[in-house]
Amino acid sequence: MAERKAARADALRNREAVLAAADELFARSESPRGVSMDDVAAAAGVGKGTLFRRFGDRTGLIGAVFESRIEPLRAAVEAGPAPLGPAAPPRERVPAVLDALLRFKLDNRHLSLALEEAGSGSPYQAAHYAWWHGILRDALSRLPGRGDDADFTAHALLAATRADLVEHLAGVEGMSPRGMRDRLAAFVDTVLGRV
Amino acid sequence: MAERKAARADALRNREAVLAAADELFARSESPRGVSMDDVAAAAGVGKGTLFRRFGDRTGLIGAVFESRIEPLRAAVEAGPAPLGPAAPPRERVPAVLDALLRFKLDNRHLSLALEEAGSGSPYQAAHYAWWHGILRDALSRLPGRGDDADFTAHALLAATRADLVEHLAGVEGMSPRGMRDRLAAFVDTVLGRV
DNA sequence: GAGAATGCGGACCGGTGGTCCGCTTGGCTG
DNA sequence: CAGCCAAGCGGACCACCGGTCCGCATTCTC
Repeated sequence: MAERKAARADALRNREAVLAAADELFARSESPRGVSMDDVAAAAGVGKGTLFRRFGDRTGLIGAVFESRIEPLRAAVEAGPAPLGPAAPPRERVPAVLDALLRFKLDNRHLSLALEEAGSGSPYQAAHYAWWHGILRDALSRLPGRGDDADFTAHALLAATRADLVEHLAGVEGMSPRGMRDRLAAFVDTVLGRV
Repeated sequence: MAERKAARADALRNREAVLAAADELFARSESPRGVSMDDVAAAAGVGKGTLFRRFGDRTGLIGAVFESRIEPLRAAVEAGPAPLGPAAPPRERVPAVLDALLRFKLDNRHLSLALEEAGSGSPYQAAHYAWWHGILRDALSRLPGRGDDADFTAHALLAATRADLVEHLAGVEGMSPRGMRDRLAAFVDTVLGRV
């Protein structure tokens, strides 16, 4: 859609300042809950009203920050080359997509955590989730012999990459990123059937 | 451990009243977040101070309610007969335990949801989780050819039964309890290797 | 029945997400 | 450059939450 009006310059500046400040605050903080909207507003040098008018509510802000981070990966999956893109054969694409998603969550642990507990506390309400699930479901349904289960299998595979699980494995259990990626890959192989 | 003193009669009565009130409030409410500690205190006909002295904090209260509900299942898994109990062969016990756990969450959707988002928002901090994970890990490690992956596999299987996923499938996707149990069983079979 | 200890309850507190409205600022117009 | 108007701003303000605290009522003991 075309924009209705030319946006004011300061509005744009503020938007960027808020995104940058929120990104950094979430990255630094131990828990997403330790970052309040007041904190973000203060760090961005902006009033609270501005923040809420721009992003609606806390969930909207987190969603916007997350979106700005994950956009490249999303584009690669949506229209990039194999193995992530749509041209890749499903048996290769599914593990590739899951590994890429896990890598992203490892690189953006706190932000991913924040996103998944935003919005009534359920990741399943984020538009984001439905998109990834759709990608996986479609790929899985193209695999031989698993028509009906594609939907649930996609959910189950995504559940194995949830941000709080990643956080738990990396934190409490001290698992390395490499180790986690290997475990996930092995698990996915088991589910898809080793070849 | 033996109790240090005889508990006062009114204290016991209040404890029961609070557990019953909380159980009902969580069951009724749409989201666990809609139930405040004031609500519970009011519904139980008890002061807020009582509530916090008894249970420490919100997480403690939810944990106590949950524990009182799940205790029978826990006992069955810990010391009951096959297929849930420890005597069952792992290949049968793992699916049986997961199905029982899923059934419990289906029967106690809101309470399970409340528990899993209590305590910093991560289910992995609940003592409860570590226990189930231990059961599954041990059973899996007794299966041939999957030594190292037992830990991660246990996490991944449990992730497929998470309360918010159950809630999403039952609510938004309109999946029936029977359907969900069948899907989970099929998924578990795939992971363990069909026989 | 008296005394001590145990438990009770609700006023109170700091902090949160979210709203509101008087004022500032930026951009168009002549 | 001056003037105008609306888009945008900011922070005081609000309702509510989890959690604390302490004067007071209840229960148990002898």
